[in-house]
Formats: sequence, C-alpha cells, structure tokens
Amino acid sequence: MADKHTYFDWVYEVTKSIPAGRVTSYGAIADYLALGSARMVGWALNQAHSQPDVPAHRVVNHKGELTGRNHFTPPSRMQELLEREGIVVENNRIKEFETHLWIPSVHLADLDIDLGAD
DNA sequence: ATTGTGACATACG
DNA sequence: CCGTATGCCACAA
Repeated sequence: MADKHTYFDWVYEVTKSIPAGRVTSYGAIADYLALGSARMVGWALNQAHSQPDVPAHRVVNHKGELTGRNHFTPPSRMQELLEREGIVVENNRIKEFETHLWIPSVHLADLDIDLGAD
C-alpha cells in the first residue's frame, strides 16, 4: 500500500473484514474507526465501487434497511447477495438484523487488522 | 478558506 | 414504530 490511506481506505479495510453471513451498520464502523461519523462511512462506501473486494452489501443502516441498494447494479443485487449469504431480507429490511449484526469494535477487537500497520 | 454534498445516528414527541 | 430536527465531518470544486 504505497498509496496514502484516506478515510475511505479505513472503511474499506473494516468492511472487507466483515464475515460472510454477517452484516454491520454504518455507525458500528464509524464507532470502530472512532473517526468521522456514520455519514462518512456511507459516503466512503459510495465510492467502494472502485474496490471490488469490498462487500458493501454487508453494510446497512442501524434499522437493518438496505439503504444503499440503489447504488448497486441492479439495486436488487444487494438483497440477492445477502440472501446468498444466508441472510433473510424482507421489504428491504434484514430479518433478525440484530442476530446477524457484526460489530467490528467488538468482534474485531482482538483481530490484528492492519489499520496503519502497513 | 468557503460551500455543497452525503449508502447515517440520535433525541424528542 | 413514525416523522421531524439537528449533529456529523471528509472530500471535491
């Protein structure tokens, strides 16, 4: 990573760390980074199209709604990917959201993520 | 330096 | 749960 790490990169790293079959919220990522705010995370993911390794479909808002699906191609792609992971989506909302919720600041606490370790 | 923008979160009623 | 209001802050022009 010779490139300068911007806020986007941090969000990408955390998002890529989300296990399959799990989802997280923008606020959870923002809380883990302890930087910016949830809006910054969503804004960063908006540019995640440049990063094919970033499973942005696993990031939803705190209501469990697939708010970013409109940025996928096609929009239904986001729900399709989630269901492929075994997540049930109903009315653009994740069923048992809190059950599938994966909080980096908790589950990733012991992980040796390379945030700045590069 | 200033302004506009945004895939959100929280508080309150 | 719903609607409204306000805070949030990195980045591009």
